[in-house]
Amino acid sequence: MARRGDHNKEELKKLAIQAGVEIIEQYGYFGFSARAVAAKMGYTVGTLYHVFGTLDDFMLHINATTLDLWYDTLQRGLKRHKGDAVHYLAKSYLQFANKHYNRWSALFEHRLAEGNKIPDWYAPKMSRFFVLAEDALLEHVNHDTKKAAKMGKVLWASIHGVCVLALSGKLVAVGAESAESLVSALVDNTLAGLKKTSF
Amino acid sequence: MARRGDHNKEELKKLAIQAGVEIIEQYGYFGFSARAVAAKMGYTVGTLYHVFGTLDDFMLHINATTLDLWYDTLQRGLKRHKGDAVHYLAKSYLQFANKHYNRWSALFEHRLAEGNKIPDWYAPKMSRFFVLAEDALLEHVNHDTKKAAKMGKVLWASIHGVCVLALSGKLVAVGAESAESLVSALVDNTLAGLKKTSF
DNA sequence: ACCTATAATTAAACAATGTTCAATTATAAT
DNA sequence: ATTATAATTGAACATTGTTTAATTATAGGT
Repeated sequence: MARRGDHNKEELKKLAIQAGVEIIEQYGYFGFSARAVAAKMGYTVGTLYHVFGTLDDFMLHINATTLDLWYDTLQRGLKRHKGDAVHYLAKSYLQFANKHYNRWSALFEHRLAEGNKIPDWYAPKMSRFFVLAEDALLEHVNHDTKKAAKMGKVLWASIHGVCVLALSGKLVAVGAESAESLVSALVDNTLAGLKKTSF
Repeated sequence: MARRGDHNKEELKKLAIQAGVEIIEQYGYFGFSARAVAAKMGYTVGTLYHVFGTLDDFMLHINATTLDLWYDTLQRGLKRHKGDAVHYLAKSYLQFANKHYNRWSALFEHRLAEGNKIPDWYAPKMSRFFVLAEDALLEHVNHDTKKAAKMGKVLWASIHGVCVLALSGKLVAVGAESAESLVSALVDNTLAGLKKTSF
């Protein structure tokens, strides 16, 4: 029962998400709009609303693919990597943010419309990143899982804060420090602190 | 040459900024719009554009008053405070973000329209916060100003990252940690790291 | 093969946004 | 009093997210 027999609802979702991702890759979050995506996929905005209930829901699905790509990249890299996992994690954060800058910043530039809440299926897609940080920290805190849990959140949030401010030019413009050197200093000092207080 | 003899351009600016601040305090950044502010001050959106060139410029002036209030609060507090300045700075960040949550989050929810750049007069209103962190760190790095400059940025950005994620519920929802305990852990470990590597 | 029910798809409309600008109106200077 | 000047308005414009009635193609039954 599908007109133009082209795509069923599931294919349409994928098609829309793909179109949305490409628009954001090309023009950044600024270029994103219901009509822009609809035009790119050869449909009308009505179809978009037929498939996704709201534009926020649609955008969350787009961001979810970015989070998945990001998470897989981090996890795969961590597996094959020799050396300290924390340093690698931090470097890898920055690397991804640089390589996929438009997609990465869309994760944070998108704001839910008033009253809308982050849905249950989306929340764990963000929170699993903390777990990566926790695991990477384990050997630095004598496998104290309680401490790793807390410091994992602190570490990830700190890396996030440095990257957000640095990549938006609010940190680097001031002095001569590069984002890399700031992230590196953050990790070095965090691990030094853990070594000091753990033994 | 002012109709209604009520306000000259400078008074009008103050009036508009005050109205904008009140709207953001009441309804958050969601409630902010040119027409909403104009209505509150008893004028029309045309007047708003006559006084400020663009809505971004207007919003930056609103955020500037928040930054000024914030900076003064921090500085005044630091002066009268006995004890470690770094701990106080971090606690004070969180305190301000909680007390003036709507104004604080408007600082980061507002995005410049495409092509618009942060003006020269606004940039230092943000960067001076790093200097506060630098100064607070000085005694922890044997007055190594180079190191203080770098770690000051790292520290401030880290506090920012933790607060942003924690206050938006992306950190605290996961575990049972409060924002306070996370910020506290961040500061403790940062200082421990500095102590370890500085001596 | 035709009819019909069903569901996808469209096109047009809506309200709200930022922004512009010609028209209006009050004041200052002459 | 007249006129020039500048503030203020109100209406318009384009663009947004969103809704919905109308259209259109297909599936299933006869």
